[in-house]
Amino acid sequence: MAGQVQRQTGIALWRQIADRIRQAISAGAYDGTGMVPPEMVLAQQFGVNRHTVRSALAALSQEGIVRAVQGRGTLIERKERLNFPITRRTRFTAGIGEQARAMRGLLLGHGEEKADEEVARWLKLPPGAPVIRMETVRKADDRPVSCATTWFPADRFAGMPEAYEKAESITRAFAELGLADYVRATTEITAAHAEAGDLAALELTPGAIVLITKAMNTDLEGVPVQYAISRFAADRVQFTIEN
Amino acid sequence: MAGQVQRQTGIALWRQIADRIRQAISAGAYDGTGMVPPEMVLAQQFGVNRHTVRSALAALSQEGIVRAVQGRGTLIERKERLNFPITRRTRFTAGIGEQARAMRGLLLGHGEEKADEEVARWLKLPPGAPVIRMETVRKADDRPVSCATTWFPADRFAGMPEAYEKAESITRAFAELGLADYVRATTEITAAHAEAGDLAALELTPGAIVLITKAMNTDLEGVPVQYAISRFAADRVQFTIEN
DNA sequence: GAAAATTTGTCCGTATGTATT
DNA sequence: AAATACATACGGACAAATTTT
Repeated sequence: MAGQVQRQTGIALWRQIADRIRQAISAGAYDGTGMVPPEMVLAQQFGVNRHTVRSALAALSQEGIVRAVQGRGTLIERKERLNFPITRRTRFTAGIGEQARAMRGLLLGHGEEKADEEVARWLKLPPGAPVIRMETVRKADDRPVSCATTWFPADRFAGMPEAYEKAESITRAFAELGLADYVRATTEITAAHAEAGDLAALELTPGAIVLITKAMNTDLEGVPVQYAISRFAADRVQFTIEN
Repeated sequence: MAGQVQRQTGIALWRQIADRIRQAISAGAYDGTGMVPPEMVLAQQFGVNRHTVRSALAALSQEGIVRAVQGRGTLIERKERLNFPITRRTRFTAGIGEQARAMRGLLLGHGEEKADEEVARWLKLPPGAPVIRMETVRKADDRPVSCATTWFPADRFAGMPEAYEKAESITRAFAELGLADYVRATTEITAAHAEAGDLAALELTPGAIVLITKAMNTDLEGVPVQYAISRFAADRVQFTIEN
């Protein structure tokens, strides 16, 4: 883990160091011992005072990534990433397979509204057309993985929020509303820092990264049935695209 | 642009605001006027003092993204975010089309080495097989977009570094070495904070996010010809997957 | 063209956070 | 634990340039 930290960039040194250690952990840099190097060693590596390293480790401890034990050192509590294949048949629940036991989708809120320019464009509706909006969070074994804002054409899927709340899955909710199958048409992927609302929903700490997907699903005739903006906790997932 | 900024996270408010405005610009939020809202309006939106907004705009001005004119407002100079379609025929240089004038790939370094476990698995070679490694940075109109570490089977593409240095493109370098066509087989996408080396190569500041792709290309017979780990400056790009 | 309103630029001072010693 | 230095953030006031009335 070479390279010094930089000062006066708007990012506190303790945060830069926390980010670097978090990354090193997920890259498996300390797999040999299962521990982070001693604070004095880290301080020397990064060229900072030991107090600053302690601030960084305190933040990581708060996130549950490490656990400091007096007299022994700072132990790593490791977690694996879930893999999400993005294909024509992308499903949230399936595809996870043996990576987690239980996948659940929870409805945080919903409402009917008029499609703004962006939603209308993706759903191929006239601007102002009625749409159902849902706010959801999805969990793997009770660990939050992503939260999403998703829209459906209101005339076709009026009962969506109730169906989703019962089924805890878009696929099963669609089935209940008479749509037996659907396909992923387009996915856009970006990344950014998580906003306040998502931090809470995903149980993240400030500064955490989210992978953002904008995705559109259609029925088998190619008619858009869903547009969703999903935010995935970046350190818990990866996407794969098979061509 | 909803969502307040967060205090005492180790990330300065001006930095959070700069990131949000940069993102809003690249999303086309201010396309109507070609200008950022007045400082006082932004200050109210984010719930901070005008001086803090000014710090954020000063950073964006430094990056060349906006230009402030006394009495008029803050003009948008450059919209970032290039779109990279990820398809079976993913190319870095092409696909960009009219988004930038000149796409160049620069060779930072190279060498021959033995494939480690990961590289061998992706290239479907026996571990320890000789491979060519190249470190590259790719620029759109002289602005760095991504940097990559990429491996090729050494027996088949011994002249790769020299060919790439001359052609400034993987596609053209392959062509020169007798491989007329190739296809993208698999892409993995994650996100993380940029590491020190990449910060420098991509002209980013600490705390910046990179989208990381691990990609494997094959020839038309399905034989792996390249494995690459690329880091894209997250606020300059987005990926799209069309199914 | 003149006056008013808007918007960015600069200065002062104070309080708090960050990092070192 | 305490003292020091610097960065960050706020609040107010006014100047300078531009646009609107």
